[in-house]
Amino acid sequence: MNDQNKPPNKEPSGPQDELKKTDQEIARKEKFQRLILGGVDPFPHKVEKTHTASEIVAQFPPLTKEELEANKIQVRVPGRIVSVRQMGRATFFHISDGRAKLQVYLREDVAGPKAYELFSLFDIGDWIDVKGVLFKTRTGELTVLCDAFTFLAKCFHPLPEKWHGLQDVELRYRRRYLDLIMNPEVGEVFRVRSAIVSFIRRFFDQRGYVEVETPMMQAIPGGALARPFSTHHNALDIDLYLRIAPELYLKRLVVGGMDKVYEINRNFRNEGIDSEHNPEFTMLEFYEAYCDYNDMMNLTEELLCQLSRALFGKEEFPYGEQTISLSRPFRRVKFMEALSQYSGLAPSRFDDRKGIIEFAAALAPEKKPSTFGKAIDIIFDKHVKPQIVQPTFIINPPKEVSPLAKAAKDNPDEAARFELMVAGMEIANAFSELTDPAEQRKRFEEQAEERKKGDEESHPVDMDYVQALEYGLPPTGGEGIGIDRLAMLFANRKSIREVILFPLLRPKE
RNA sequence: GGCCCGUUAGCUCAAUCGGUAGAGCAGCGGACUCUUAAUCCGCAGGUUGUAGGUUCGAGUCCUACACGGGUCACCA
Repeated sequence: MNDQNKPPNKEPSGPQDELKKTDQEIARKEKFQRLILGGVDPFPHKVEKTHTASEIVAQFPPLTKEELEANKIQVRVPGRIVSVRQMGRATFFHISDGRAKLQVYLREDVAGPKAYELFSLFDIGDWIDVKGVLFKTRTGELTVLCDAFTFLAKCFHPLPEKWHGLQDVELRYRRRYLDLIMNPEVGEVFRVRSAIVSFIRRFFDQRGYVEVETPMMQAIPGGALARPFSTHHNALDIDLYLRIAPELYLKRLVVGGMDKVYEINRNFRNEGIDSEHNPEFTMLEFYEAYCDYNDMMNLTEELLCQLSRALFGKEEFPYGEQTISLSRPFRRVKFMEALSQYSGLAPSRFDDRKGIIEFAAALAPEKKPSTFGKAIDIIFDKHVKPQIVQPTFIINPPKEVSPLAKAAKDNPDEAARFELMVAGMEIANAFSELTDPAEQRKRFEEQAEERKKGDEESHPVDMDYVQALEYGLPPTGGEGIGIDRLAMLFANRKSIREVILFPLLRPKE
């Protein structure tokens, strides 16, 4: 920020909204002012630390009491004060760096009466930089015997209760920083998420894939069937859409000869919000030339199996009440077989298209299924999806709901496509990419017909993409994997909001 | 968007049939130099989400609204 953009000078040193302050907030502000009067720098620039709390907790506990006494290990460690136990002229407190807690022992006769008095101006929640020697208490807890400390930052609000933490889910999402301070397992979830993403990058990088970034703002929002967010570019005076998928751009790159590409980035879909859907979500998409969807299945198994090993050291892990096993090979079952198996409808009944539409209409009358494709989607969602716990490739769904996929080799009505279901969630979706420009154009036109009939989620016509195909897309396998759902799976969370740091909420007040 | 549930002190939760809104933690004052949910004594802290209504009297019953959660619809 340059100086001209700065807001007019306000008092920088305190919480906003003076009127609403509680007695505790007033007390904290007063202590802060007394610290400043005592010559303390209220906003220091830098900490010359020797360790973080996590590093100390990871490194030194194996040393015995005697070894610690002999070695006199000097440390200087910053952290947030998370608990205080004061006993006259001595005080124990814990500091935290967000991951690990470290105990500090402050004695008046060690730190000096002046410093000891100064510490009474610190509150739970304040940041402090502690200097001292490591030792072990009578109960064996590794502790810093503090001889000096520095003020780092004031916490002007009282923290939530130490024993129960912060429970209110709304507050947890709106003030995720409080959630992270109070609930250490939350930080762990996002470390798992980060580990997943970096593992995926390594996995594809090692296989010669190139990570690319394609437009988030698109004139034609293609690559999936969903309603987009729209926006406007002023200088060009054009309407644009936030992308619902990167697919068509990634395949343009394969046309250009980038034969292995992947992208991990945000997609935006203007749809409902629930425990599996956030309007912005993160998608991995990857495309490999000369491959078909069978190769993608093998690659997916390898990725997930290795990912499980990297995270847990094994191929099994808990999800809710279940134990998920990612051992290869995953079950593969044809869409129509899964449909009749789980719905209890005999395979022959699916020859009666009208009858199936009526069956689906009875299952979900609000949806008013008009086509066979929509009808079997309903039956799939109601009967099949919730029952699949262990990883299962649902292969060769009907072609009509797959406008960007090749037809299956042995059946022109089926798509060369699979969806990977785990724990009732759709984790991945892949197909042998449609490479025939004339066929692609025809499929777009069919979708355009659907749109005219009022289907807002039909695929828009993208003639520029057809033109790209006319330059020749080699046989290509492509896949999308929902990163948020993967994170839910591996972090054992039932809501997508638990794996998105700042899920979309309605603004308050 | 429909339906169900929730919203009480900074936080976590109580409050019986509609009858003076309580506790623990956190805070403030005091005691205490190995505590760890420290302990002990005392004190303070509330427009019960918002706006109406019923009633002698509403945290409690009714209506509307706000926000959140669940579920259904839509979707990945």
